[in-house]
Order: sequence, then C-alpha cells, then structure tokens
Amino acid sequence: MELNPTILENASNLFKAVSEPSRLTIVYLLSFGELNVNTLAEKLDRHQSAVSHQLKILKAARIVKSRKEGKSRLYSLADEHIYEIVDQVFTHVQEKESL
Amino acid sequence: MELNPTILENASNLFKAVSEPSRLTIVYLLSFGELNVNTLAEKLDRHQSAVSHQLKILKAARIVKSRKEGKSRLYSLADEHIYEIVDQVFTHVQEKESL
DNA sequence: TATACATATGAACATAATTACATATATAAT
DNA sequence: ATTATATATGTAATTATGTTCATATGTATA
Repeated sequence: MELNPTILENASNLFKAVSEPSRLTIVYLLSFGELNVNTLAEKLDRHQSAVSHQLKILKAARIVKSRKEGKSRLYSLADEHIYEIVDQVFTHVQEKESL
Repeated sequence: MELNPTILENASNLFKAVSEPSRLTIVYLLSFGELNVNTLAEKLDRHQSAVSHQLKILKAARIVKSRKEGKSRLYSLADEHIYEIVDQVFTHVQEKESL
C-alpha cells in the first residue's frame, strides 16, 4: 500500500470526521436508518445548530448524504462501507476493553 | 451493536489518534516494521520532540507499543488489527478518489 | 563517574475545532 | 402573502491540539 499525499489527507479527514463523539454517535444512529436534524439533536442532547454544523462536516467527508422529505431533510449514511469501518473499530475497542 | 459510553469514548479516541496526518503516517511507517523516534522524525521531517509527543498519544491509544534495544527504543504497532483498520480506510478513500 | 547519545517531558505559543447564540433561508399550509 | 416549522449559516467565545524550545531522564560505554 502506497501512501501519497492525497490518500493521507483524505484518510485523516475521514478519521477526524468520526473522531468527535457527537459525530461518531450520529453515524451510529444513522446506521439504523435515516433521521432529520431535530431528531438527532434530541437524541444527542445538543442544539439543532450544533448538529447541523456537525452534519455539514460529515457531509463534506462524504460520510452522510441527505434528501428532502416534505419540509424536513433526512440524513443517512452515504456508504455502507463507512459503517463497516466504524463497526470494526467498535468491535476492536470492545475486545481491548475486556482484557 | 450497542454503543455504551465507554465504547464511544474508546472508539473516538482511536479515530482521533489516527486522524492527525503525522500520526497516521507513523502508523503507516510502522506497518513495515519497528523504528525508533529519530528515524521517524527524519522520515516525517519533524523534530524529535514532536514525534515523541505523538508517540505518547499513539501509545495511550494502544496503537503502538515499544521495547528497549540498546540505548534506543523501538516502536511498533501494538496490534495487527490496527493496520487492517487503517488499510481499509486507505482503500476506501482511494476508491472514492477515483469517482 | 564522566561523557555521549537517545528519548521524554514541561511550558509557552500558535492554530484549529466546537459550541452557542442570533439570524437567515427554505418549504408547506392556511 | 403570511405564518409556522425545519434547517442552515455567520460570528464570537471557549476549549483543544500540535509544535517548538529548553531541559530532564535514562542508558551504555570509556
């Protein structure tokens, strides 16, 4: 595996995007299905504005996508592969925890 | 998959640890074998002190381990699984890049 | 023990990231 | 068109992070 500057940058951006607890929780919650900003804000106990900013970051990292539905906007994971990666890390830390 | 506070914290710490380009590069370099701080500092074009600080973070996240060898200390990946995770993301962003 | 070499640490500085607040934009329904 | 609802954005303040510099610690060998 070669590590050129673009791959390095994109990979660290992806890692950074899911390194923030709120954003990682968003990814987890969206793995069960699409949700709007307000529902996410309630579940995360954060302001709508904060979650909206976080979603923008996740969208820029191509981790989530969204679609309009009536007057709200539904967010979902952009790619199943993302959840595989996250789930792999969840499993990893869970194993390490039980040592 | 359940997301309790401990898993969430450990997982985001792991993601955060490899989200910094220098640290991600360290993981990449160590995937080929063990290296000491000075060699890493040269390859990364950073001061020895900066790399030492980064290694401390990687060690706290249980991503690298080290052993004494003469008067130097050799660092290596704490776990093969770590590189699998990183490599999976490298592959992912490489695929996304070529869209 | 004195010296040289390798690594680690603490403090200070600069930069970046996150949040809250206020407000703007967009859409649907009356 | 007006109102209500949902979401996005700009800005400012707080907090976190990474780097450098100086120095301390550790270790091997003369």
